[in-house]
Amino acid sequence: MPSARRNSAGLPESTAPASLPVTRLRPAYQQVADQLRELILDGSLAPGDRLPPESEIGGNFGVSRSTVREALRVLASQGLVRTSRGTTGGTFVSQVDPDQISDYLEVGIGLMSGSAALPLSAILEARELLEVPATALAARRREQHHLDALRDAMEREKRTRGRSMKFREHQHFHDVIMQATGNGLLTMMTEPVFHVLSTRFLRPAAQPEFWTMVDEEHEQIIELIAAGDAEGASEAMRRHLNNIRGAYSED
Amino acid sequence: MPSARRNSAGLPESTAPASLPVTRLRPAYQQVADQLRELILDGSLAPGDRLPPESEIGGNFGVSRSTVREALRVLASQGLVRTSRGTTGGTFVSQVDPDQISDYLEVGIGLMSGSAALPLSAILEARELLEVPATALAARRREQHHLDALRDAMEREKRTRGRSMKFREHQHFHDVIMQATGNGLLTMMTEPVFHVLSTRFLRPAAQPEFWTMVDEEHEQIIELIAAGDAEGASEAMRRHLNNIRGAYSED
DNA sequence: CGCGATCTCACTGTCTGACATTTTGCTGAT
DNA sequence: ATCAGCAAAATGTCAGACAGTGAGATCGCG
Repeated sequence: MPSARRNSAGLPESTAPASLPVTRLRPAYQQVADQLRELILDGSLAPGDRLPPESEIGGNFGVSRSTVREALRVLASQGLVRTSRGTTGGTFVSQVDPDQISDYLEVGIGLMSGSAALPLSAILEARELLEVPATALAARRREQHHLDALRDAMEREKRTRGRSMKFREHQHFHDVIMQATGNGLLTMMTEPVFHVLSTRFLRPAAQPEFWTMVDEEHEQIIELIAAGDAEGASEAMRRHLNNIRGAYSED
Repeated sequence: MPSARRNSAGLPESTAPASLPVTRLRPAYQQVADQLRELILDGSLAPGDRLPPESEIGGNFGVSRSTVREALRVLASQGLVRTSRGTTGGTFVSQVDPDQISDYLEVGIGLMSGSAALPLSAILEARELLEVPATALAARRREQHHLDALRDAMEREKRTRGRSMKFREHQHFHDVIMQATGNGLLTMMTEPVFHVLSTRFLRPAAQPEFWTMVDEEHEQIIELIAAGDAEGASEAMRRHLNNIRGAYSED
């Protein structure tokens, strides 16, 4: 018996009441990942901490290095650890990266979008619900560099008029407003929503005058934010979102 | 010929202008994961599709099975594929699971919470911003089973009065309201926010009369939702959130 | 003595080949 | 016909090897 493996560890075989998931045992790499994740979540391992070498982790858990590596890939792709090579390298507990969470959300929303579980209307609704009050916050809290960034975005937006890259600038405009709220959580959740909208649902064949209108409304919103007019800015944003609603379609 | 590996493929060594990320090359498992993800995201692989066996994938990319497996772990932990064993087993493209995205968000928010990047105030702000208008939606769209679930949650909430499990019921109450909005995206984003609030920031030593007040406000909100009074319900929710603000603290 | 070139070492990254385990479908005996 | 048991195909796991990287230690030359 190549004994003392995960099987024998902590499994009251005779008294086990057979848990619901019929799969008797989760794969070893899952269990290792779970335990390491637990250590990170409860603070036993703090960001920046270095984990033991893969071979040593394997020794501790009684599994091979390949298994440990698969577990580490799981944690790494969840943004919990990061690995590097060289003498000073190894596996380190990493700080959570808001952008990574945003990206993950964007992929998830993108894949669900269009299906019955997440129709376009729900996405548009969520966007308005988030972005209108966020604009009010932005008007109250914007710093000078946000205004600069907004006006800069505006400039580039006008220059790319009619070009197909337009949606990039449009996206950037809305991103900066979210950042101006100073609330990282709002930014993290909202950005993916309209990234999905503009990359998957934006109808390309809009008439030129449509984008002219968009530009004008954007300028108006910027001025209201610059003036610190929270009510006016959020109302203008509400109107703007209503006006461009028709530019998005399921196909 | 174990040659013709990723190194020789597509790397104009002499003319290479050294791309910005100083790391010359991403690890092979990353590249494999990226390419497979691309196939899933652009629809070449639809949910339910079965990928070739690991060894075959390895053959296609010119990497070993271990490398493929590490790539698959990455994709699996992002919810893009799922594997099963046995002769009918294999790797399958899976549908995105909103709950999985919620869990991921919760972990991420939980880890960032408290730090300067995400102070408690930002979380409370985001919560109010989301939940107040969501309550209005819930009042307009709630189905009978939502009302049943709310009243049921209410019952259990009263029964657990004073017990430490209280926060579970409290959580459930807010979850059901989100579900009653009928907007899966809102639910997906909002639930993690107050799960983090109640598991990490809820001050345990609140006086009994505090929870009595909470119960009364919950009942009031339920009745307004049942009556379809969107304005009243969202206003009541706003007051409620303001009242319980003090129950959350950084420590 | 100063300082760049090189060596060393401790890691992660990758490959190979083997065996274990889990399902399912098939086959053959009753 | 029914059911036990075997074969097959896939993932899960292991062990050992070697390649590649990066930073500090060491050496060599001016």
